[in-house]
Amino acid sequence: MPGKQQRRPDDRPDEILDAATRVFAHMGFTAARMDDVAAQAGLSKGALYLYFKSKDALLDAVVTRYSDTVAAQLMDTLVQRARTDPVAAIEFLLEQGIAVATDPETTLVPRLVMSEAPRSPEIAALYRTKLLDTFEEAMAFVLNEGVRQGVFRQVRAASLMRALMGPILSHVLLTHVFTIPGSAALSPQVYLEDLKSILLDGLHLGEAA
Amino acid sequence: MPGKQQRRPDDRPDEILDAATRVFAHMGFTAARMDDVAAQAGLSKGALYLYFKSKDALLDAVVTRYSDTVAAQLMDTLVQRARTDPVAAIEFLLEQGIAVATDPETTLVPRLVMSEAPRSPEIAALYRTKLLDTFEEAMAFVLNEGVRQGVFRQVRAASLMRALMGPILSHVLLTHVFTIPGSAALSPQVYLEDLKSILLDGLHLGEAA
DNA sequence: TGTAAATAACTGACCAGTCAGTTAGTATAA
DNA sequence: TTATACTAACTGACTGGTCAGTTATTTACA
Repeated sequence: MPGKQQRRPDDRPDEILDAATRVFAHMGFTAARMDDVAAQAGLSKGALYLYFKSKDALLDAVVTRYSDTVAAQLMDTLVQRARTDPVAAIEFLLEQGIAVATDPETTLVPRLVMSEAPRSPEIAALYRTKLLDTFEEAMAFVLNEGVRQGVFRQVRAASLMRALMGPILSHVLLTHVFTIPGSAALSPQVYLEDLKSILLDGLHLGEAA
Repeated sequence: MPGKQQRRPDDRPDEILDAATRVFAHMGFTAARMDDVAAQAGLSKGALYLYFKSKDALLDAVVTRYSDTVAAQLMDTLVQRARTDPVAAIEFLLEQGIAVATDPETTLVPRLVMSEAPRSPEIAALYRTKLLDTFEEAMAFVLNEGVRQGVFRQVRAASLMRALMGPILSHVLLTHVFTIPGSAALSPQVYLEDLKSILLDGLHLGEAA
């Protein structure tokens, strides 16, 4: 019944991390069993311990792989755009964030981290230093460019980060966690439009287009 | 060593819920033991089962008590304010949200729900229907008043809810979950000021004060 | 004294981590 | 080429400990 066993030591670590990401995010780290991860990865439980020395180490590796990848990718493009057009950089960030929110798979790790961080200072610190701090730096850069080029008002980077991340975070939560099966979801296009308008021009009735 | 045992059946349920809230939020629902909850409530484990029929039922009760209380309280004041001054209602909401974010105890249940909802559709639905839906209704009311009185532009209530809740949510997370012990926190006053300015007047350099 | 409230010892299911044994793949040599 | 010896990947049964829920017993108080 189980496919013939194979020996593919090079592919295993990533496959195990993929499996662990799904299983941990789905069932929660504590409730997830190593047998579940093994089954998902098409491996026996014992083999898991050839590649990762404990369940905790596996969680660590999942978060590290994700954080490093995303931090490198997203931040590069963000800084690059900000140099020529800070407004476009902000809009790009919102577009990406909302696009990502549409795909459940992509939000697996952030949701897992939000679940586990409260009881694991180690995971919280990992995510903070590897991803959030980098993100705040990038926001500071975009903001400074905008102010320098005369298109943004002066606010603190930490505030801007929260004001931008937050609405995307709440959208992810309402879309993937607090969804009621029957209810109509807020369309990404519509939300993006509203969000750009609120964040860039404000809620006040003004003279902007 | 243990204080003399007492029989106070009227006070127990609330005391147990208080204890469970703290313990669940701190350790996570799955990892928390019923013995921990009992100890925190100053009771034996067996006694817990006189008041709640299972661990799940206890979690349910924790979330229900919180949601009902907050939904009733906050929404009343919000709707009342919006009638006379919609801008003040929004500012009040942000002030309250940020004030609450300062006190770890008050954010215990929302953080617990965020942790458990991904793996418990039941809890997610409870929180959604008892609290989030009510909140969205209140936002729709505030918004309509603002538009009617000519102080707000027209956006969707669902979008506004996400744009307001989100920045508070991210502030709570960065303050209580992803804090690095040594690092300087963003002061509530400063953040509130920035946030009002971004959400009401927009990030764009405009003609507003 | 009677009974509801509370306790603490107990049970059974569950699971992380281990390890003795099995199998796939590779090197050696006839 | 094919038999033989060897190594490293992999398996799954097992163990020690944990914990939700139960129950026999004790305690508080009307």
